[in-house]
Amino acid sequence: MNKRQIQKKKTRELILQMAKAEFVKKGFLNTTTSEIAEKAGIAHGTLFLHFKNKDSLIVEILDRELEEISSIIQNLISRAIDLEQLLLQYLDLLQEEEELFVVLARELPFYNEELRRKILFRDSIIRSHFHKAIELGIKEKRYRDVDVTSAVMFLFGTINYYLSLKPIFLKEGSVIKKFKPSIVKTFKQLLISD
Amino acid sequence: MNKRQIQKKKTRELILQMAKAEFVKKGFLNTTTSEIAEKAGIAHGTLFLHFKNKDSLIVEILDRELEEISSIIQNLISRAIDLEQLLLQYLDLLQEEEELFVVLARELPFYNEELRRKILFRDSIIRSHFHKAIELGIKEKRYRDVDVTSAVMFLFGTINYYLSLKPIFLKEGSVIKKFKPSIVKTFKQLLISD
DNA sequence: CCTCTCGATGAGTATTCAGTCACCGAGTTA
DNA sequence: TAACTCGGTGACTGAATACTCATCGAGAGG
Repeated sequence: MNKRQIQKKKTRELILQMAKAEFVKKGFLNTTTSEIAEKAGIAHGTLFLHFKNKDSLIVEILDRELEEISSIIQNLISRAIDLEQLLLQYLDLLQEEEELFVVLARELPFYNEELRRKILFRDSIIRSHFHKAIELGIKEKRYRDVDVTSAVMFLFGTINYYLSLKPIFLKEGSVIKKFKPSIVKTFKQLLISD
Repeated sequence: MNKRQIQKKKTRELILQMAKAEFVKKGFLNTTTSEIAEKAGIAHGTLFLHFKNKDSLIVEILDRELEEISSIIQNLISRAIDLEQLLLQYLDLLQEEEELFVVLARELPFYNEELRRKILFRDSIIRSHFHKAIELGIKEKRYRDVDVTSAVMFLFGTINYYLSLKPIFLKEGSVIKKFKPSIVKTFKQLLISD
């Protein structure tokens, strides 16, 4: 790679980096391309040399993030840990990238078809792992005979709710951290007889 | 009231009516003041003679709707029905005005402070009734010893999730109607030992 | 060293909207 | 019926914001 190519790649990475920072802070919908350019220290027009439009920039950022998160989840799964451990570690993961997930929880319904499908596809994979883990538990009589799909929806719906309304639940800090124990406890109560 | 006053009131009501129809169909954020004016068959500027700005129009519409819904809920509560009946009737209510609740579930995080507080205040009253009903059940040993706040969050979070992502769950019809049985069943399972 | 390439620039364009205001004319008042 | 009131009009303004393009100049290539 010659000087030009190096600089080009550098600029592109800088845009991605600054864009992610802004998106996480203010949401995708409320971040302007001018702001991103400003933060990256480049001209507004330059951004469009690297990305066809704002949407494709968002798609690329989310693709990277989701890919990374998915692989971490895959990792958790493959270690065949039990449901409680899986849930705890999943919540840890959400907590680490909480700002991003807050934005996703809020804005998902407003994204275009392509983006929504991508996000929900990753989501459905994660859900399916929980689904299987619960099914197994029922089969082995460790869990009560619940409606598995419905139970999974309760879990993901609740998490989504906490994320999307985060500012109501606390001024600062992590909602996931705060409610992790009660989420886990209540979900276990749904699955396990006392 | 003379002719002028009657006409004025008529226009105002027409705006409110058309605005609500558009808001319910396309959401508050995606409805323009021009569209509302057009649907109401008035000039764009006329809208601003009746409402200071778009926000105050939204606030008035939602105030009316929420007031009505609250009074219906109060009515349900006062009849001292059991939790299952309360939940079923609450879901019926959501189902009747489902389009509105879908919009609220999606857009709530984006409303201004005033509007969000109003909506969440009404919401918290409803939640508190469920809260009390569950507490009573626990005290009377009819229900398991669950974390009441957490249980209520599971319920409302799940409902909110179904509403906000409605198009994913079905092409047409009512999400609430479709998932009512599984929501009720799973929530009962959380509360009642088998 | 000369020419060409191409990444970067930023002023400019197009569009979308909320909100304004000078003016109009039907209805009210005296 | 003349003067006045006031609800309604719609072209206009201003702000926000995604995206374009003529131009520049550092670096590549011969």
